[in-house]
Amino acid sequence: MTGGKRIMGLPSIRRMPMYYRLLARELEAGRTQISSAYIAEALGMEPIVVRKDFTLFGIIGKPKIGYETEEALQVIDSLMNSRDSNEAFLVGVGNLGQALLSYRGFEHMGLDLIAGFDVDSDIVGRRIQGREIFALVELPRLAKRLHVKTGILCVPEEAAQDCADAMVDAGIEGIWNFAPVRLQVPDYVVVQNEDLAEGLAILIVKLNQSKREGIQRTN
Amino acid sequence: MTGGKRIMGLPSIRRMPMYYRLLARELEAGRTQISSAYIAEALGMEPIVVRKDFTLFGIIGKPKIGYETEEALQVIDSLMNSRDSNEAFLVGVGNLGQALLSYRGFEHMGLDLIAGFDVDSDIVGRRIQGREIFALVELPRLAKRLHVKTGILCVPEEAAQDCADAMVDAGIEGIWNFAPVRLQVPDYVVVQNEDLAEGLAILIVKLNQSKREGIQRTN
DNA sequence: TCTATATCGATATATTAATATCGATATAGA
DNA sequence: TCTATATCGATATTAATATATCGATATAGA
Ligand SMILES: NC(=O)c1ccc[n+]([C@@H]2O[C@H](COP(=O)([O-])OP(=O)(O)OC[C@H]3O[C@@H](n4cnc5c(N)ncnc54)[C@H](O)[C@@H]3O)[C@@H](O)[C@H]2O)c1
Ligand SMILES: NC(=O)c1ccc[n+]([C@@H]2O[C@H](COP(=O)([O-])OP(=O)(O)OC[C@H]3O[C@@H](n4cnc5c(N)ncnc54)[C@H](O)[C@@H]3O)[C@@H](O)[C@H]2O)c1
Repeated sequence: MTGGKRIMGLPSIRRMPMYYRLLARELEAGRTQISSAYIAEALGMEPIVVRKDFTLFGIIGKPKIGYETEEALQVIDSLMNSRDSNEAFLVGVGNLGQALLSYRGFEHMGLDLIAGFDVDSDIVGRRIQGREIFALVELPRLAKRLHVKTGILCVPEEAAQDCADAMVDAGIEGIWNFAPVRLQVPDYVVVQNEDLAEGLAILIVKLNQSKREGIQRTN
Repeated sequence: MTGGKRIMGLPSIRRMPMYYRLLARELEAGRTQISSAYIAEALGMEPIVVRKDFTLFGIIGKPKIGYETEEALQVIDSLMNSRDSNEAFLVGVGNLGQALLSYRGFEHMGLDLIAGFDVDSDIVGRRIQGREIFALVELPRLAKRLHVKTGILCVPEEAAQDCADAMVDAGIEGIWNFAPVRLQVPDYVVVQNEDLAEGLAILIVKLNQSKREGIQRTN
């Protein structure tokens, strides 16, 4: 029983995409080795945090040298892409849903959006970035046929719980939820709530503080 | 010098929008008093966290009763709306920018989007939800005339730093940045980076873990 | 009026995350 | 070959956050 399970905390996991993008860019630019100090400088953080995270991720470096860029990249990649399939559906192709469907930045983060679903007949049948939009009633059939287990939920608040139920019935086991609603789902389903207003609140409160005191804190 | 400055931690600030929405809904539904236990249940959290946050926010409750819903709502509202003006500009009216411009959910969170800016002549001149899209070159003039000090940045990675520079030159002091780039700005400017991939990474890692172990952790 | 109880809020503790310290080591350069 | 040094990574410390404990109190109901 060697090496008791390293457990990554949520803050470390949150930093993975940032590391990934930097490492990819630096490798592209020909930097084959990279130190924690360099990474920290580029990302506006402390070197010790980088080293601790990398240790947790299982990336090992060499004294005097740093980390192998490609190896580090591959380790992080493998942490995000170790499922059978990254294919996912998006439910609710409105303003936000269209933006997410169009976006290519999640492809290397373990999420490959392959289709959209909606109830609006004006939208159903259209394509966005090559991804077809289906009627919501098609969801169970297609989810089962394509073995899709992950979904993004982008419908209005009122429809969110019903849609989540439909997704779970269709076999979805992971939901990235953009509606400001706490979904009720079975225990085996993982829900990640994305509340954009959280970040906004931080900005606003900091602005209020700096207006009042002429001070900002970092991050 | 009574009451040494209560300092709110970032986690408490992040929870403000969630409290706000619940309180508004419950007040609407006629619930004039509300307990920490009720709030916690509705939001899937612990009552003690609610009480601690509310104490920090300056919301005081009564034993046996709980909190006055309206008073609590007003306190949180005042924390988010205490600036001279909530008016803000959005720079980069592409897929994501259009979604944010269309969205009404930030109006009570201290952000009132009044116009968009872009360099694409196909977009400039159009209106989204009544908000006009101007050419980016108009930004300095309009920001100064309307005393707008807050901006959302939604341009591609490559353009982000240049746009941020332009915003700062125009007098913007708070930037909500959706581009996955660490912006260089003067000390007095507050930047809040929004990296959607962070939440995605958490979902993906949890899915990987639950696939492998049949276990999920909460949140 | 008096008593029982739900709930807050102050204080204490535990957990988690960030930061500091420092020895070990792989390389570069003498 | 040997030495100096940059860097990692293990351990220790500190700070931030979450959770527990429990007395105080305002109300409901006897
Ligand atoms: N737009 C934003 O910037 C933004 C920001 C933060 C949060 N959100 C949240 O994201 C969600 C979507 O926002 P939006 O602005 O894209 O709304 P929207 O109204 O533009 O789009 C919603 C889409 O969902 C579809 N829909 C409605 N009921 C459905 C159902 N039962 N099944 C399938 N599809 C259904 C509609 O046809 C529409 O296409 C909302 O919950 C909103 O609160 C949006
Ligand atoms: N779309 C998403 O779902 C999503 C998700 C996460 C992050 N992001 C980030 O948000 C940003 C915008 O993404 P998008 O999908 O909306 O891109 P997009 O290409 O659809 O839109 C970008 C817009 O910015 C405009 N623009 C380009 N250069 C400009 C400049 N110098 N000044 C003003 N406007 C300029 C373009 O004309 C375009 O309208 C990107 O940095 C992206 O990484 C997007």
